[in-house]
Parts: sequence; C-alpha cells; structure tokens
Amino acid sequence: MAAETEEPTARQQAVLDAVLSLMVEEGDKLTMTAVARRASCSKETLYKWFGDRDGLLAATVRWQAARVRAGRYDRPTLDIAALRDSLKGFAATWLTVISSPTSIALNRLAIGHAASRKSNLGGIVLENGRFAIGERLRPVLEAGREAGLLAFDDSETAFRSFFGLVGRDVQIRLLLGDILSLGRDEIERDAARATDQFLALYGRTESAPEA
Amino acid sequence: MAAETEEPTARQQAVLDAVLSLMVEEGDKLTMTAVARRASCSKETLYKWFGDRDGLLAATVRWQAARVRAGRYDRPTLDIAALRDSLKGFAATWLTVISSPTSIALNRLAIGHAASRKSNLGGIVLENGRFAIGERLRPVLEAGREAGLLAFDDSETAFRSFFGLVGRDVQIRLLLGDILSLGRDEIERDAARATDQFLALYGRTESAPEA
DNA sequence: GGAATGCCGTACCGTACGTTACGGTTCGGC
DNA sequence: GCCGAACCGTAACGTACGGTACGGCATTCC
Repeated sequence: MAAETEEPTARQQAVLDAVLSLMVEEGDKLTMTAVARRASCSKETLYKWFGDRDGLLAATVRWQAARVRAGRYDRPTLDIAALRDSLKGFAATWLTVISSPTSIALNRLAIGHAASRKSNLGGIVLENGRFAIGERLRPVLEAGREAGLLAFDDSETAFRSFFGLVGRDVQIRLLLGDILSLGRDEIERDAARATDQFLALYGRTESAPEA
Repeated sequence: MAAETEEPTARQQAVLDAVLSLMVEEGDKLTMTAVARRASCSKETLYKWFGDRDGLLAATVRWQAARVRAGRYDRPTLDIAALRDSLKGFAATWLTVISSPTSIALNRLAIGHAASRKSNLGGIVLENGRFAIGERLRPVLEAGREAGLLAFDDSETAFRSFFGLVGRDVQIRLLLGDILSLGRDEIERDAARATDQFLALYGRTESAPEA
C-alpha cells in the first residue's frame, strides 16, 4: 500500500533490506514467512505496509534503485582526457553494479516476474538501471560532440554501442548462473578497453564509421 | 529419465513442443497438468518419460537447442567481403534468435531456475547459446587472422567484443519485458552496423587498438 | 481370442505458501 | 494508571501444484 512514492520509514527500510539479503542468500526461498522471520516482524505488518507480496517486491526494487542512484557524476567536460575518464568511470560503475550479487538476484526476480503479466518489476528495474544510466550518460556524450571530440548522429545509438562494448556477455552469463568473478582490477581493465574501443569508433580524432 | 542423451521419440518431441508453446503463450502457467492437457497425454506418462518437472524442462531446453543448432555455417573464408558476410550472417542469426519469443521464454525460465541451485538449466542454455555460437565463430575469426584480415591476441576477447556490439542491450531489455520489436530490416541493419564496427576495431586495414 | 503393454483421463494425496485472524505485548498520550 | 494504536508471534485457512494411483481403452504379441 505504502512506498508507492513516499520514502519508506526507517523500520520499513530495514524490512526491505531483509528482503534483499534474503533474496541474495536464498535465491528463491523468498517467502513471506521467511521475510517476516528475517526482519523480525509479523506477516500482518508486511501486508499492512505493502499490500501483498508483489507490493513488497516492488517496494524492494524501488528501494534498491534509490540506493544505486545515489552515485552522482559531474557535469560535462571539455578535453579528451576528462571525457575518457568520465566514460571509463561510467563503465566501471556499470560493471560493478551488474556483477553485484544484489543486482543479479534482483534482475532474476524481475525477469521471472516479467514472464507473468502482473506488476511489472521488469519495467521498474529497466527504468532505474539501463534507462537511468542512459539518461545520465547522454549529456556527457552530447557535450563531447559539441566539443568536437565525438561524432555521431544519434546519441541513443552511440550509447547503446558503448553499453554493448562495456557489458558484452557479462550480464546474461551471470544471470544464467555462470561463475564469472569480476575483480576490481578486471573491471578497471574492461572499462578502459571498452572506453578505448568506443572512442576508436566514435571519436573525432580517429576513424569514425557512421552508425 | 529419458532424453538425457538419446533423441526423443516423435511423440516425445510433440510433448516438448507443447511445453515450448505453453511457455511462450502462458509464461508462468507452466504446470504439469497444463502440459499434459496441451499435449493430450497423461501426467503419468510425463513422469515416466522425463522423471520429474526439472527433467521435463531440461529435455525441453535440449530439444530447442538441438533445433537451433541446425543452422550450419560454411568453412572459413579468405577475402574481406566473405569475412564480412560471414560475420554479418552470424550477427543476424544471433539477433533473430535472442529476439524470438521462444528464446525469451526459455531464458526467463532458465534464469529463474538459476536462482535456486538444482538442475542447472542455465548451464544448458549457456552451453547451447552463448558458448555454442562462440565456438562456431572462433574458426572464422582465426581464419580471418591467418589471412591477415584481422588482428587480435585472443580470439575469445575479440568474440566477446563482437557479441557486445551485436547484442548491446537487446536481450536484457527483452527479458525484462521491454517491448522491442526487431523486424527483419532492423536486424539486417543492426547486423551490418555491428560488423562494420567490429571490423573497424579489429580489422587489419583500419586502425587496430589492442584489447 | 486372450493376455499383456502402453497410454489417456481423472481422482487423489501431501505440501508449500499467500493471506487472514487473533492473542499478547509495548508504548505514547491523557 | 488507563486506553488505544501499532506491532510481534503464531495459528489457521484456502488454494495451487508436484507427484502418485487407478480404471478404462487401444494396440500388439502369442
């Protein structure tokens, strides 16, 4: 019922964190009874606060999304080094997010829910994941274009190529249960590689094939 | 119990097709009773043939995989035009597969199963999807390198970049329920773009940043 | 022709889980 | 000190579904 738009109370946040931890640890044992036990609250309270199971899950997704979105990025820059750093930072952040156990569990849940029709968790996850990062990266790309550092017709197309170069097969493999440990070093290296490749494709100083 | 390695009988194939159709149409209503009704067989037969629910699902995944794997590709080529065509063909095939309702439903199922531990459908899907196409593309890439058309240290790394340029955000968006219609024209265009970008990054005649 | 086998349809069983109900406890306001 | 509200813990209910059992029918084998 609540948590539709308003901020959840501290106690409710604790409950949602319990859902997240349970989701990560137990995977599919995400039963209302288990949540109540983990959060040390009664099922009656869960239903009073969140309406039903889907409401609880939706609130959990939103709660985690709000937490991830906390990361901020500075305004568009001008020289190529700053642009590269900015892109690399985005790439590293994105890789860190999608390889985190929380993200994996959350996406699995949302994808499972997308199979049925009700309560599109998938939409919420997309809105706060893939689309949110796209919206945040767009001004960077367009500033790069205005500064004569990048060349592209459509920023969305350019972003999607960047997205592909960064993520490659990582997310789908993790979601399907592949063991794919991404350490900090590996993420940094992959982020740098993806950024260099993107600049090779869309940078003004290099060859620039059109999309 | 059966269908572990041997080919399923015609009647069993009909059952597995029923599972697939039900999976695509109903999403999560994939109950044993529903399968039996759709396939006009008894539940007893289902359990006799496939052991339990997971066995049925595993057999279904294998059955669909065998069908997809039917597509064959000619041996490595030598000139740049043939290489480009070959890559473009792979890209278009891959996009067609991942955007098909069957693939979406199957991957959703496998991802949901990956949350729990038992019976890794995820492994089977990975093995017959992502990894199978990688193995098939590798000789093409290596032939291209030997012919002096491509430059890369590790064919796996090169392939993963190609994979990212082709798929981008398509699969995760579809899995999360985003409406993203990929027509034949769009697939052809995307495949061509991804191939050109890949060749720009790894082709010998262009700039070749190292991975 | 009769027995056996394979399979369909359906009824049945046990369990897990979402949801509700209720008794007991804590706590803020008067 | 008393009242009501909020909430915890747990019991109880209804249902959905995986899995099993059984009666009937068709086909095949002797």
